[in-house]
Amino acid sequence: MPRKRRASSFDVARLAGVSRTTVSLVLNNAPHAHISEETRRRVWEAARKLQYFPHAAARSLVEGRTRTVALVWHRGPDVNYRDVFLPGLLQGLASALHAQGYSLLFRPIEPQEPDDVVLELALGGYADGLIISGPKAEDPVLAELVRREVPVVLHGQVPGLALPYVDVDNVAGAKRAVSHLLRLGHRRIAIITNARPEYVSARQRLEGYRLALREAGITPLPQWIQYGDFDEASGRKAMQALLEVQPRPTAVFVASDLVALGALYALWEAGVRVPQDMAVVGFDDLPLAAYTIPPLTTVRVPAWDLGFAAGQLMLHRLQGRPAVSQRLPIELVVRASCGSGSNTP
Amino acid sequence: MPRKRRASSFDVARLAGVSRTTVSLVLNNAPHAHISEETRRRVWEAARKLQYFPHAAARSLVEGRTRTVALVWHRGPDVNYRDVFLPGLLQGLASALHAQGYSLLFRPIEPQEPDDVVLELALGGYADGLIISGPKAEDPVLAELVRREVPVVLHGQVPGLALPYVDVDNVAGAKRAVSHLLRLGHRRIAIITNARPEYVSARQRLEGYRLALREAGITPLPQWIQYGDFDEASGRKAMQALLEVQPRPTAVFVASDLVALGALYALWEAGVRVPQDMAVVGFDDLPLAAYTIPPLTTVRVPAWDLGFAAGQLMLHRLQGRPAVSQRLPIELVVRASCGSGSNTP
DNA sequence: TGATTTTGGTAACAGGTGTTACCTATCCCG
DNA sequence: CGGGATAGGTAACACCTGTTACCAAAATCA
Repeated sequence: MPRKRRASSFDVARLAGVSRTTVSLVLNNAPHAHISEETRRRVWEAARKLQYFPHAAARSLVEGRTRTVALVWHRGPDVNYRDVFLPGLLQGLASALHAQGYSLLFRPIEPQEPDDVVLELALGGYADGLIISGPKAEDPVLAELVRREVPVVLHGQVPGLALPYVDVDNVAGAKRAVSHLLRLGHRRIAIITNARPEYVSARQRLEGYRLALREAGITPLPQWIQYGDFDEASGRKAMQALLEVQPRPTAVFVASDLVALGALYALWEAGVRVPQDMAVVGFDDLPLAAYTIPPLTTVRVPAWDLGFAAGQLMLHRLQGRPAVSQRLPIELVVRASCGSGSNTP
Repeated sequence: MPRKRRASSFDVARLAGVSRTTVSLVLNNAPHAHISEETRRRVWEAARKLQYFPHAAARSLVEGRTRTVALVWHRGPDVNYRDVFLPGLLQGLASALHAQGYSLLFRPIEPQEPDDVVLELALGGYADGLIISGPKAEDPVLAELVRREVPVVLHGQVPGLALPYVDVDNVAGAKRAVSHLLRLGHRRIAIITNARPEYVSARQRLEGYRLALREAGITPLPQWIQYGDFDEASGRKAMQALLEVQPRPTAVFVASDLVALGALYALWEAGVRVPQDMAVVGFDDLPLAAYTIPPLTTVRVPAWDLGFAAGQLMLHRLQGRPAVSQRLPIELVVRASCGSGSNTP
């Protein structure tokens, strides 16, 4: 006959023949408790037999914390783009949290949802801290969270906000990609950004592009700079525009793999060979990048590591240790689309 | 000066000049409570002013439920494959849950983690119910969960288990894809499965393939049947094998878009034109399918809808309503790789 | 021996909420 | 005017845990 009710610490105490206090002391390894080995053994045995797990709500009520961290996932115009990173980010985050016994609450926020819902996560005792992905500078909720001293870690930077964040080093990544093209001998190098210039990451990647060219003594023509908008369609359109530029650039740095996919498609449509007639480098290293035609040279964004770093940052913050923002290093993955590197995945 | 402590219902009561009980009755819209309009107004006003949210732990302690559902995400050999669906699934699930005031806990399980961790989610009061993705038939945890009467909904079927599940109609989807190729005049149609035959979904999609051919009076040659293994590399290899078959098939149904990506790559390497020399149809409709070269005709798997359905199933189960398994319908998305349909995304 | 420490353990409280049983006016109706 | 119903509201309990303060007995020390 199945036991339907869960076991409480009282049940464990009774089975072990001790008080409930003793059960708690033993199971939590209380440091200053004097309990005989024999008693400890009996308590553990009873807990195991009853499959006892402390009730999360009761524990969090008495401890004043939930041992839970929420990932606040803003849905915006860049939905499909950011969704690609969600699995890696989530699992890295969960990995960091679980290592310390914390749980992970996932909270997507639709654009029309009221501000309260984010506040409720913290003030309603659903989570001890909030990891906020896709934050916006003008968001009044962020200010309110700061005012209420809610522990917050941002995924993605917000200029002018003193909140700790994790992000990839966009400038260095873009510079690395463009430097690679320069080293291969290209001089007319265009860029298609990942997003419109309102976005911090787009500006940073553009800056990396400029930096690399400046070091090589090259001043980019205005027509070389095209703006993507997260998706493949925007990349296709931007590339079509670039193909009209005279003299035609010999290489393009596309600051997003999804946008690059559209760009590759436009080149295929136009019968322009990659990399012979046009070299292409992407950004993100999505799994699909290894199997585009031709395989895409790209800058790796370590989604899992970002999640893990965000989790660690939050744990530090919750434990009163110093929490310093992290800008993770990048790495160039060389494949065939740039003209160096192997032609097979 | 920032208020650091959160407001409790007691604070609201004091500000509104009523008792704590009245606050609770008003805020929860208790059906049989006689409270004057004026008092209600004062309570709501006070709650708003104090930004009061009921403490989740206290509430769940007294109500005996958490209003939380956990998604148990098993990491297995098909990691990359299933990860692609995670964002859609999660957001559909969250959408269904939030509509009823439920929260979503995300719990990835690494292969080496002990069985307890899943049990703890339910018995430790972390969640009222478990949505289990990537379940295995022989998993002893599933049996234990059933024994303890823990509400469970499976994402993906497990033969021989009487648990409610949500899944896509694999047989019908595969049949639809192959029928489309038949209608275009193909007779020598091969298949590359999404996974090895141990996997239920692989067997079901293969069955759909056979069904469609049988209806057309065609008996597939054994060499037409190749097994993929979730990733692009397996698709490339399988396609290379198919290219050796004489007479060469004129069309392939690849039961996974990722595997199809590898297959397209192999065709490109071999200089075989798609769709002129070989028609290709995929399965999943990943976002990238619209931008492969050429764009991939494929069977759409509605990840968001699956998540939403799983959420609703769970809510029904938790509310004592009948919870019946769902096999969601599929839809063929016609693009260029099959030879009918437009050549542009 | 008497005083002090150590060992092994427990009683009792706090934490915030939902709900039940109960209470007191006021109103309605015969 | 009496009695019952109703409106408006409250005191008190239960939910389960971690922790503090405390106690009794045994061991140690002066």
